[in-house]
Amino acid sequence: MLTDAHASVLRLINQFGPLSRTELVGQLGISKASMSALAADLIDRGVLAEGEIVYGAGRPSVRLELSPNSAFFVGVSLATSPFTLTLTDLRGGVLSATELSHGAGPAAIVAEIAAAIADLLASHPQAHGRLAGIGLAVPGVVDAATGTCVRSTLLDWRDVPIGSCVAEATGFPAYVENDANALALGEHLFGSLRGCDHATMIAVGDGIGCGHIINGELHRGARGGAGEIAHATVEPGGLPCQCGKRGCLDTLASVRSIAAAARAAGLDCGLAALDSAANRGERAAIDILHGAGAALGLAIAQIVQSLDPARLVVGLTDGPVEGLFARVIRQTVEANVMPDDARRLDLTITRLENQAWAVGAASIAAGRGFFRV
Amino acid sequence: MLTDAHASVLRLINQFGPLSRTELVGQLGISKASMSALAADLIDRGVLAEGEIVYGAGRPSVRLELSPNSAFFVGVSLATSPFTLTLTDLRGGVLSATELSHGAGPAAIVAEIAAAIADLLASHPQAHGRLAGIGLAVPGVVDAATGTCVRSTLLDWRDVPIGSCVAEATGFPAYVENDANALALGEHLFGSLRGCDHATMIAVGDGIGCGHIINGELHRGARGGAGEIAHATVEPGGLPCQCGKRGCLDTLASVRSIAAAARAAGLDCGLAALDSAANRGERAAIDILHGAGAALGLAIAQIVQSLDPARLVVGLTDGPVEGLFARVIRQTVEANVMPDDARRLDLTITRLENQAWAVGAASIAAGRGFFRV
DNA sequence: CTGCTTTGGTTCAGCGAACGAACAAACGTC
DNA sequence: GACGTTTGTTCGTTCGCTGAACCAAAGCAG
Repeated sequence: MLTDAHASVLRLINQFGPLSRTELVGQLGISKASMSALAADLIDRGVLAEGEIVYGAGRPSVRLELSPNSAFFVGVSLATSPFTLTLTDLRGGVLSATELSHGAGPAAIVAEIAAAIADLLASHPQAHGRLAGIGLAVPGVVDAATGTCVRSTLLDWRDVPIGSCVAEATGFPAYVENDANALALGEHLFGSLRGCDHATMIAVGDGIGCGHIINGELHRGARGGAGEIAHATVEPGGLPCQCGKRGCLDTLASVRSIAAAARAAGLDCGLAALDSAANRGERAAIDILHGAGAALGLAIAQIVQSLDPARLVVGLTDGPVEGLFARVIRQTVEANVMPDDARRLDLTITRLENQAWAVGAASIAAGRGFFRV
Repeated sequence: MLTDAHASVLRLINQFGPLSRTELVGQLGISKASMSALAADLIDRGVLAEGEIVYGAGRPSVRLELSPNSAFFVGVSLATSPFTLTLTDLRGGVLSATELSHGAGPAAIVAEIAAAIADLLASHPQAHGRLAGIGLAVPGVVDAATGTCVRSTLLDWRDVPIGSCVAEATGFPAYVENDANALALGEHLFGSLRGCDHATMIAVGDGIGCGHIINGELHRGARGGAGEIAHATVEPGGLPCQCGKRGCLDTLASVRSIAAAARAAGLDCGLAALDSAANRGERAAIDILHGAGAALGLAIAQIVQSLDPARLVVGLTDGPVEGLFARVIRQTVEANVMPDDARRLDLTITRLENQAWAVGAASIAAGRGFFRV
């Protein structure tokens, strides 16, 4: 197995790209002797390979790079509709993405995952014997240590040991994580949060999900309930939410709620159409998008004040990333964060592809098996 | 120096009280051989001592306990008025607490600290040669790694390397931390958050401070700005705050703001008096306390939703811990946290003694030098 | 072309922290 | 008093890491 020292080498190379042994020695603070042995070992296992040779004064240095084909990971998203399944390599590259039927119970899902993986292995011979694990992104509260879904309203699950079921059915190690957490880890390892040790990822889709990277690690909270900002109250006494409370962020800023408000106002309910209407000056559209953006911006500002992340990414599954909604989010964050910090927060609003969830799920497996995140 | 293994032994004994070697082996997952050597070493250094002998079946076990007199720490609070300075032992026990003059510039403060420590050592011979470090709790943004205060509006400081100044003037290692963080770490090591790896401490005094313990460690954020909930917006468009924004938590729930609101309503401005007035049914008093409690409760609910702490302690420097203010805080938290989580959050509202800040500061030194927190 | 300098990377003996296994210690029990 | 049980120590070994010496591969000066 890989030691912690091995993992830190892989983390650094994944973060900064190919590095020479000497550069790694400088970053890790270990001796040249140890580094030499570590590199030899990792090359021996096929995880690293010698790449570009850099000429300077003295002996040229050899960059070490990740061998993408040394390990593969399957990611399953139960957070999207339909469920999706991807095969990725050690560098986060996507080799294949398929859809599963939005199946009935856990047993049917497990069977379908097993069948899909068998298909994948048949069509991707390079992955044979090198599938290192399966990651599962589940919408709801998850006990990552035991791989069980404690509670999911969307799936109508309660204490489902989905991890061990998948591991048993497939013969590969399976890891379970909350959907937003999987997304955050995926971005941390391979995406827009790469290398950022204090970051927050917020996904705005039908619902709103949030995952925090703290000190380079996923923050799950005391009972796996961290990041549940969808049901943070942003408007006391506001609209009733399905969770039983009132004025939750979810009732104001989720794509579902925005669409519902648009329908109630007699407007086309797509986010893009709504943004166009707002651009044409339609009052109702402006009000809806403004309300949603202000609510989300306020929630983000509170996160920034409380956690002080270096970077925060908002992923939108729908609508323009430069529209009124996004503009109001930015403005509200800037207006509600202490000036000194606001200038330093790196806030990105980007499009969130459907595939990102499954890639995030796969990165959970990569993180546990290789990068120790 | 102490290794990480040494520190984990000390952490466990500090958390659970005296433990036998065999119990420690079970908790730490190390071998009996290693544990035996570790214990011998720590006893040799005088940090641990053999205590109670427990008889059962087989050979009796010997509980190992912390020797309180093996190390002492000085804590300086620049967050209280006047500044305070305490001497504590390895178990967090307070041997002495003195007041410093609320001095002028950094240089004067450093000189006064050095003088106070010289006095302390003279009057406490048992601490001679065993003073392990000095902790400084500073109101404002702090770079804990370098021991500098980046910015403090209260002290009117900017980039003051107070840590190295104190270290140089006294000859002892000095550690600097934000005041609320120091308080949180103090409670984590020796107080009401002892042994709780996911916890939040909120101090309500003239201002409002907040420190998070995440994964057993202090969470400082990307730039030391974590926990700044005082200036989180809880009432968009509310009263103007000295920070330049509007509707900050500070403008509603700090003791200063409550007193100001009471004065404006023509009431006695002490929190205890206000609570009595509310009990007598005085409308204005009820409104003020209700508004303050609701604002703080809402902010707490948002923290709980985002971070999922196992325990959360609110420390009040003033007023009754069972009064209307506290009641409304509890109610608001319960009403604004998702039901499943609310039942599991351990929320305590307690009195915060002035001395706690300096004890927290001392615990920073204990944490760095001994417990590795 | 030949050595010298500079930097990158490897080899090797040694140290220290961890381990398993065997052993010694100190009780209750029959 | 022999025996089982549990606690704690001792001993030899392994393993990861280290510094120091060494080898390798370039540029560069003469």
